[in-house]
Amino acid sequence: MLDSLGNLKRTHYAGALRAAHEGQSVVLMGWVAGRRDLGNLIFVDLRDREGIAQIVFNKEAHPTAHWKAEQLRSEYVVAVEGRVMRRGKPNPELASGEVEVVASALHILNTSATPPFVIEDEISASEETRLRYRYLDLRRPQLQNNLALRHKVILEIRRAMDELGFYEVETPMLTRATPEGARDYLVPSRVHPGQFYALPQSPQIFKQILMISGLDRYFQIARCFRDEDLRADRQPDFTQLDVEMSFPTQDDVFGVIEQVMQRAWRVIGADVKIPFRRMLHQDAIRRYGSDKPDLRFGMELADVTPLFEAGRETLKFEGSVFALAAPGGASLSRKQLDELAEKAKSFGARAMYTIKVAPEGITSGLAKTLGEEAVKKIAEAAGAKAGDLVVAVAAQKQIKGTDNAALVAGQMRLHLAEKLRVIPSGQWDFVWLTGFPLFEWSTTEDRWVPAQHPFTGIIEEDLEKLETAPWEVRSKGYDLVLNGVELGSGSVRIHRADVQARLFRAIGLSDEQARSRFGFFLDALTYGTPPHGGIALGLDRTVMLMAGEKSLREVIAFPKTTAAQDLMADAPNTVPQEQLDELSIQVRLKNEE
RNA sequence: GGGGCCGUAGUUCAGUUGGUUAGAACGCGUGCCUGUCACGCACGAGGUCGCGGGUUCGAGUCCCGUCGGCCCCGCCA
Repeated sequence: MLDSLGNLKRTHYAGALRAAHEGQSVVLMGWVAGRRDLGNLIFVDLRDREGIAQIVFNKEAHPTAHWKAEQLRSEYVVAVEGRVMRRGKPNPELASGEVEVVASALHILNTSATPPFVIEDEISASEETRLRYRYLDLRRPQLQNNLALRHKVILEIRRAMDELGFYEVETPMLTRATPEGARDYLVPSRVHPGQFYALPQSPQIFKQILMISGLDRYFQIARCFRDEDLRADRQPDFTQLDVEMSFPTQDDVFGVIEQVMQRAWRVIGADVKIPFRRMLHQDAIRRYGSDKPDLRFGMELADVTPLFEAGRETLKFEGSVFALAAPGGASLSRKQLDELAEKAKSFGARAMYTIKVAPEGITSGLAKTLGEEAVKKIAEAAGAKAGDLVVAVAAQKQIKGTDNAALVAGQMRLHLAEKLRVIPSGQWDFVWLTGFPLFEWSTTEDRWVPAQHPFTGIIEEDLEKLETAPWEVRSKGYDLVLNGVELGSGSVRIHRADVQARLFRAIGLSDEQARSRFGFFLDALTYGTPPHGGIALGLDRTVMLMAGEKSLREVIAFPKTTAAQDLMADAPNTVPQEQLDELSIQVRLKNEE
C-alpha cells in the first residue's frame, strides 16, 4: 500500500522551516522521528538532514491524510504536502519550533522495520549496536552535524590550499611495502603470484618525489593505512591533510598551516590567533611531562629531586621526583588520595607523595623524613596556593632518553586536571613543538631508530655528530599539538643524496639494504632534488576536536572497532577458496602450526 | 602481547548468601483520546541470562575456557 514519489518535488527541508515561511505551501520529505496520536489529531515529527519539523494531521480538516497518518510508524519514509502555520505554543527545543505544517496530503513512500534503538541524540544504545546498525546511527542529528562539519572543513581547507598555490595530487593506494615504521596492510598481486602491494602508511615518498618533479607545492586529502592496535583517537584507515613544498624554511611551512587552520576554525565561528606558540621538545617534557602538552591550563611540573635527596634512603626511591599543584585538591578525601596513588602506580610511578596546602598550614607525611622546610620548598616549587594539593611522583630514571618521572607527572597532571575540572572549554591552544632529537634508542631492536621517519632533515651543525654522537643530533622535525592532542608532524627533509646515505648507515642499514628498500628514491634524490619540507595533519582528529568529540568514531562515517573490525559490513572476513587459489595464497593459521 | 570495565527481553539496565514461574523502564502491538512535543490512559506480546565446559541435589549467580564491545599500556618511523 505504498505511494510512489511520482512527480512530487520537495520544496523545503523540514529542519529549515522558520517563522518566515508562515502561510507557504510546502512539500517535505523525510523520516518519521516520532508520532503522538491523540485520536482525531496526530502529531508527527518529520526528520530530514537539516532537522525536525512538526506535522499536524487533523481528521476534520483532512480525513484522508489523517487516516494514512494512523498507519505511520517510526522511521517510515514519507512525503507531506501542507501549509506552514505559526504555532499557538512554540517549542523552543526545535529550530523550527515557531511553526508547524498542517498536512493536507500524506504519501507513505516506504515502511521501516522497528529500529533496534530510538534515533535521537541522547543515544542509549551500546557502541556495538550503533556500529552494527551504522546506517541508523548516522541518522542521528549529532552524527549528521559531524559529517556536515567534516565536509565544510575539508572544503575550506581545499579552498585555502588552492589560494596558497598548492596543487592537489593523488598518489597510489597500491604501492610497495615500507620496511620501517608501522605494519603494512598487504594486497596480493594476481598477476605476480607471491608478490604483494601495500596500502600506504602515508604518501611520504611520493610527495617528496613530487617535489623532485618540480610540482613546487603539493597537498592531498589522503587516506592512510596502518596495521597497528587501535585507540579512541586511532583508526586503521584514516585521513591526513598531506602537504609538501619546495624551497621552504620551517617558518614557511608553519605559516601555511597556521593560515589553513585559522580558516578551518572559522567554520565553527572560532577566531584562532596566529602565529601559534612554539616550544622546544625538552621544555614540553620538563614543564608538562608530555611531548604533546595541553596548554589550556597551568599546573606546570617542578623537578624537586634535589629537595628529596635527604629522604632517598628512607623513602627508597630511585630516579627523580616531579611535583605539581592540583588546584583545590586539598579537599580530596583519604579514599580519593588512595585512588590517586593507584593511578600514579598504573602510570608507572614508584611512589606518590602528597602535601596538603591549607590556609591554616601545610601538612604532609613527608615532613618527618624531609623536614618542614623542605616540604614548604616543594610546595613553593610547585606553585601551590592555599587549598591546593601538591602531588609528587618518583619514577625510574629514563625511558627512551626522557625522564620517566616527568612523564608520569605529566599523566597525573592530565588526570587531576580532568578530575578537578580545571580544563576550560572553547579554548584552542595550538603549539608547535621543535628541537626533537633525530634518534631514539629502540630497546626492542637494540639500535638507534629515527624518532620520526628516515627522511627528516638534520640541523646542519649537528651533521658531524651523526656518526660519533647520534643521541645529540637534533632534527628539523616539528609537531603541531592542539589541546594536548597531536594533530600532526612534519619536517624540512633531507634533500642531499650523500646525507641520506649517511643517515641510513647511522641507523644500521648497509648501502645494499638501503638500496634494496629505497633504491628508486635514492636514485631520484640524485637528479636535482630541491630543498623541500612539509607536514601531515590528522584530519579525523582535527574534526574530532572541532566537533568536541572524544572519539574518532564520531567523525568517521564507517569506523572500525578496537579490534579493527567493521561490524556493519562484517570485515575482515574469509574469502572463497577459488579467490585464494587465483592469488596463489595458502592460509596457515598460527595456532595450527 | 598485557591490564581494567562490561555482556540478562528489540534497547538500556536491576537481579540479595547458589534455591519456586528471571524483573523494571523505554521501545513494540491493540484499543481510547482535538494541541501534543519524553503526550496520556488501559490491555498485551516479548528471554538460548554471549557461547562451551566444570562444581553442585540445584547455576543468571561460583570456577575454567572462549567470543564480542569499550578504555589504557606496549605498538603507532
